[in-house]
Amino acid sequence: MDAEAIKRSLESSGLRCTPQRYAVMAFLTGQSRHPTAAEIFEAVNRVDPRSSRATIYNNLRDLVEAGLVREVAAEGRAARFDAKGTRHHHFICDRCGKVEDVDWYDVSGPAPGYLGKRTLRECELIFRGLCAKCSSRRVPPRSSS
Amino acid sequence: MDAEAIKRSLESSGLRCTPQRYAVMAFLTGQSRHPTAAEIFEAVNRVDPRSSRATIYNNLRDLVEAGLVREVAAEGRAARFDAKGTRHHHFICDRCGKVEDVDWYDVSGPAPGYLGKRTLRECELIFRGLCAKCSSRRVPPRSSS
DNA sequence: TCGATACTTTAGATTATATCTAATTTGAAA
DNA sequence: TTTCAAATTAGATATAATCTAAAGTATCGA
Repeated sequence: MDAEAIKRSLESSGLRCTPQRYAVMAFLTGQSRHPTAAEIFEAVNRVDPRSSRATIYNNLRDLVEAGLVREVAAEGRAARFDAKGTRHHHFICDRCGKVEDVDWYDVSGPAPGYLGKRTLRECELIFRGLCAKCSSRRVPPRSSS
Repeated sequence: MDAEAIKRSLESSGLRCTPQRYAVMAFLTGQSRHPTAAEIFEAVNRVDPRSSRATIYNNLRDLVEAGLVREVAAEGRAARFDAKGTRHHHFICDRCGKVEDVDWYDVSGPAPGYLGKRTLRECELIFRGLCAKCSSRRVPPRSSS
C-alpha cells in the first residue's frame, strides 16, 4: 500500500491524515507480524519522534473502530495489531500464550440470522491448543526456570 | 457439572483438587457469561474468603493450560474466562470492545496440514464488526460523554 | 484572510491488570 | 504419621492502557 492509498483509506473513513496517524498506518501495512502498541510506539518514533503514547493508543482505537486495523487477542498480554488486507487465522497456545498465524483459507459463510442487528465486518478462525514448542515439552515452562 | 465431576476432571488433568482451585472451577461451570479474573476473585471470596489474587491467577493459568478453561480475547481489556463444555463462537465489537456469544454451530474442519506440530484442542469462529448497540449509533461513545 | 470550531496531539499522572517473591501451609502418597 | 512437592499467601512490583487539561492544527464559512 503506497502513501496515497493510505491517505485515501484514512479519509474515506472520515479520519484526517495527520503525520502521526499516517505513521501508525504506514508502519502496520509494511509489517507482517503483530506488533503491540508499545512496539508501534517505539518503531514510529524511531523514524520521527513526534508521537506520544496517548496518540498511538488514540489512533489505534480510531483505526480499529474504522475497520482499517485488526486488534488481535493476546490473552492477558498486551494487545496486538495488524493492518487488514493480510488475512489469516490465528492459533493461540494455551500454555505460553503465543499468537501464531495460520494461512488463510475461506471459511464457509456464517449461518445468517445468528448475528441479529450486529454489523459483521469479518470472520476468522481461532485455533486453540499447544504450539509446536510447548507440545514437545513435558514440563511446563514455569517449573523449568 | 456436579462436585464429583469437577474433582474428577481436575485430577485426571494431574491437578490437585484444592478448595481454592475447586472454587474457581465450580464458579466457572455455573456461569454462562465470561467473567474476568477480578470478577472471579471477588465472587469466589464472597462465598469463602480464602483465595488470594495470585492464587486465582495461578489457577486460571493452570486450568487453561490443562484445557479445562478457555481464555477469551477481551482485546485490550481484562482477559475473560469460561469453562469449556459450553461451546459458542464470539463476536467482538470494534467500537466498544464487548465480547458476545454467538450460538454454536459446527465449523467445517480446519484444513489438515496447516497446523504442523501444534496440538489442536479446539477451533472457534471470531466475528468482528459493530455490536447491535454501536451499529445504531452514529456518534462514537467517547464523544457523547 | 480571519475567526470559529471541531479534531488532534501532548506529557505526565493515574488506573487497571497481571506477575513475582519468598515464606508458609497443605494434600496425599508411602 | 511422616514427608515433600504442590499450592497458597500478602504485598510489592511490573506492565499496559487510559485520563486529564492544555495547546496545537486543519478546515470551513463569512
